[in-house]
Amino acid sequence: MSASRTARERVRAELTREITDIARRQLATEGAAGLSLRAIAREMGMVSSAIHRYFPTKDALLTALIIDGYNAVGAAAERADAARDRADFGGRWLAICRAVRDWALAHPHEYALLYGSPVPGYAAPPDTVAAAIRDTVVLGRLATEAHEAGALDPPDDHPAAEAFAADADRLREFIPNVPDATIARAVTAWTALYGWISFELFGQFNNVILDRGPAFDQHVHNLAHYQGLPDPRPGE
Amino acid sequence: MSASRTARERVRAELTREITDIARRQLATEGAAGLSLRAIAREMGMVSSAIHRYFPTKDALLTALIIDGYNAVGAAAERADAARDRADFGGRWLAICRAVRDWALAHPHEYALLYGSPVPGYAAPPDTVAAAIRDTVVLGRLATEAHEAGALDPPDDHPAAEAFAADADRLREFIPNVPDATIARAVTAWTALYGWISFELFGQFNNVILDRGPAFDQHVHNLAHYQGLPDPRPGE
DNA sequence: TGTACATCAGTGAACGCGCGTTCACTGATGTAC
DNA sequence: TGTACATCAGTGAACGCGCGTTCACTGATGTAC
Repeated sequence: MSASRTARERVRAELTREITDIARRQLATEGAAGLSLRAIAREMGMVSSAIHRYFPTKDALLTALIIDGYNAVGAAAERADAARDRADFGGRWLAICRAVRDWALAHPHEYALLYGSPVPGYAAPPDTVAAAIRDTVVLGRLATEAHEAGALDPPDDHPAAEAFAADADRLREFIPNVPDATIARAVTAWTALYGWISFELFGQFNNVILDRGPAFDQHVHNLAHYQGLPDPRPGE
Repeated sequence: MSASRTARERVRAELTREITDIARRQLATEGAAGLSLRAIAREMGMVSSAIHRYFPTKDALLTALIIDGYNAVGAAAERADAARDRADFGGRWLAICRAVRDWALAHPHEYALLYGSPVPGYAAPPDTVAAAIRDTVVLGRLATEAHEAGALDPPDDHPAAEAFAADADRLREFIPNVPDATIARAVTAWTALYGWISFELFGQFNNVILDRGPAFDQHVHNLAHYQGLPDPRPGE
């Protein structure tokens, strides 16, 4: 019967979820290298080999965590973007950046898993890609919409180098309908956003930048101005 | 006798060096988590406990590697800077950025050790700090000198937020004699530089940005324009 | 509605591995007189 | 220059730990007729 069938499946889904939850908690205290299937089994009151019924291998569990993580940042970025007026391009940029940073601060080890040093010996399978680009898609769409609305007015209108044209074409998948220079600026802002967050989380700001929230806002405003985004509407 | 005394000491220094060399090579293949004192001893033909005569603990070895790493990037940045005409501020910026990236590409796992996810359970002792800031000092000095020479002409002259003032004061240790807005721009460029390199090394550019050298130059030029640095002199 | 069979979850033991660190020791190298 | 002593490097055995994965198994849950 399909009702009872889903009963078993529901338990399975629940336990699978419990495993990833515990794994995430382990990640938070031990880091990716300290992730241990045996420890998870122990915490669940299971024998260690039972985990393999749910994740055939440790890498499979890692992959699930990575996909979940990318989806979580992506969803946070999407929500932040959606909460702003479509035409408030500066406000959307600010909101997205803050959402990504807030998520990272709340889940530092998951962030490290996604954007930090690769886990040695682990190769991300191709099915992580769709999740991995969600946040980037949000940023790209913002740039395109701002450009199409004529709201992008960069103070520096240097054209992009010809050598960048091929990559610009590839990037146009995410940022359609804009000139190369706009793409170049977006990439610079994109790497700068994550560069900041990584520095903040990985300890490079220790004893140097202490008032992190305001400093981050300053950084994000800098990047907004650089891209030619308008100031956020009042009520930000 | 001091001559024979140095004989023993010379051997000791040599073996210490050999240990860190092997450790660096291990780092390159296994990553920081795979660093193993026993494996190092094995490769040296020593019994595993002998390593502890040179590094009392694994963390001590890690610390040595980290300090060496920071010094290596720092020295590369210093050399690149020194090779340019003092007044060629744009050229110096480009050269420093390229030197840091080149070093990172040549030593990806060491870069990850310095700028990637922190090694879980390891806390960097304070004696790493002096080495850690060498590259930053080079960048800060460039900004100050460019400003003092009147060569900084940023297209966007938005002032920095007041909330950034306290951190700007702290940062003035590295970038003296410049207004807050210049410091803010320098910090944005600084994080953007390393953000790019981390993205490139940690796999975020896979299938997206392929022609990395030109794209990086574009990024660095963007950041130069943003900061108001002049174009590099011909013969770059 | 009841029975025969198939699927699946979890067990427990085992394999084979590697790790950092301690400790008492031997023997060589360096030092002081 | 030679001897007595102190320092130091390296040995080998051991402690105690944790890990991922395989495998034959039991017993419960679900399915088909």
